[in-house]
Amino acid sequence: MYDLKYLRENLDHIRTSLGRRGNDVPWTDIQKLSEERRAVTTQVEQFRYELNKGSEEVARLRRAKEPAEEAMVAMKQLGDRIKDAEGALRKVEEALTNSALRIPNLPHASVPVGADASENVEIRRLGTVPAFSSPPKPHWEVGDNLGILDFDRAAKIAGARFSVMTGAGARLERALINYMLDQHTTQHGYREVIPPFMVNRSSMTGTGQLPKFEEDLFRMKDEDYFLIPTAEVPVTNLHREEILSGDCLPLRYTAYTPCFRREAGSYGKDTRGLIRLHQFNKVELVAFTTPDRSYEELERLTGHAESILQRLNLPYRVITLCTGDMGFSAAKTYDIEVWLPSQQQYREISSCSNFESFQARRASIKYRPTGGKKETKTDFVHTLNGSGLAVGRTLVAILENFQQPDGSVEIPPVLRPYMGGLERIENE
RNA sequence: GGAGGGGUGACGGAGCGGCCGAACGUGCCGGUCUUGAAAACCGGAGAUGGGGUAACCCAUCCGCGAGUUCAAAUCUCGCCCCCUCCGCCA
Repeated sequence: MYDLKYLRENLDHIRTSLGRRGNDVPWTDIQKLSEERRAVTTQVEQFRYELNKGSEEVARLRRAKEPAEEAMVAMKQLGDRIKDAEGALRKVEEALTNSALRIPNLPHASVPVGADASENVEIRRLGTVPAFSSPPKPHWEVGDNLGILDFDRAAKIAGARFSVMTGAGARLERALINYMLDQHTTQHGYREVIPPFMVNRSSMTGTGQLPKFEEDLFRMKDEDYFLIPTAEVPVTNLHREEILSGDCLPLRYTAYTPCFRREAGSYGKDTRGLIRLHQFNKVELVAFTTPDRSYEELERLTGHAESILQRLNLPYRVITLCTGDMGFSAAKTYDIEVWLPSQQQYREISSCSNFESFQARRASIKYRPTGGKKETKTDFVHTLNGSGLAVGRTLVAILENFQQPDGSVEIPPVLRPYMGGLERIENE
């Protein structure tokens, strides 16, 4: 979200730049409320000024043992007017903030303009798509045949869009988590975090899930807690309402967490298998940088996510999301898509975004530049994050790409140390 | 869950209802001194919002929110968080 002042002064510019992205923003209300806020603020401050002066006068009179009743009565009346004006100001600010929080981020100039996913732009394609002599099976069949995935029992104990992994399947999931975390912490310079898997309303607002997307979240019944839809939320909010020292930037964190999503609008999509679940595991990468280095950081971070796929020998491509397909909070997003042989298409396995100062403004995450003498003024950091990677979907890609004619699945060499040396998963 | 204690600036820690954005110490920045550094001494420094081309002016901020009062860091109430003890518990 924008500073209310910046918003007032640049409303037309913001509106024009957002184009279609700003369609459901109540622009007229915002304009009216912005002006109103300024007027009422000035009024309140004028009153307070008079009150302060009057109170000082009362103090002076009393010290001088002079009668102060008249001044006190006048100040009493002024106090009532202030109360009214402040009440009006609070209402205006509340309404304005609520609307302003629903304005999406401005896309970066390098983002291709487009209406929907069909206008995303592929920028590179790596790895070799495997050839199969007979049609490759979908991962749920591969997993079922091996006895490592059990969707029937998942449905029994929880419901649709849940999974149960057992035996070598569970171990493979765990191996992936550990492998990813180890890579990011020892090779890419991230600090590992285990955050809460539930967060409060302020955190959800800080990263942009609220107020607009409450229906996508699982919420506790008796407490105002939400299950995290991604580790981005707790990890970015680590530094909410903080002023970071410029020389500690960039800060890079990685976190494994389960993720919980309602998937409210996706009935009928990806109903089988592990692709779209209410609960899935993900290893996340989060970075805080200075504004001048955030796009450099986006490339870096995307590269870190890609490196996992490269080491697993999984074929993938990277696309730039066009303006119409980007999320609410992002300024620029790269999606990494892995090849799924059973679907004969690339599917998202990671989404890496630069949010610029969008989240930092909402969550008030600033830094104080260091180096120059006078550069003590604070500025908002830029925040970034990306999946590194979605664990369940990585497991899907392994089951599908490395399935063998005999029904077994070959384990990528880098994971074998994490699997007790196991080279392939066979029916037990 | 029960009983008690506490939340003040980067940190530690004061603060009779008025002259308190807040003593003092540490840390930080600049300067003097020094070949350099340390020490010592001098000086400076917060955030948010409103106005102004600017210098600058104004308002707000002592966990959060209400209230009492001409006036609240200071009094009252509610909430949140932290600590100690008891209970329960992985």
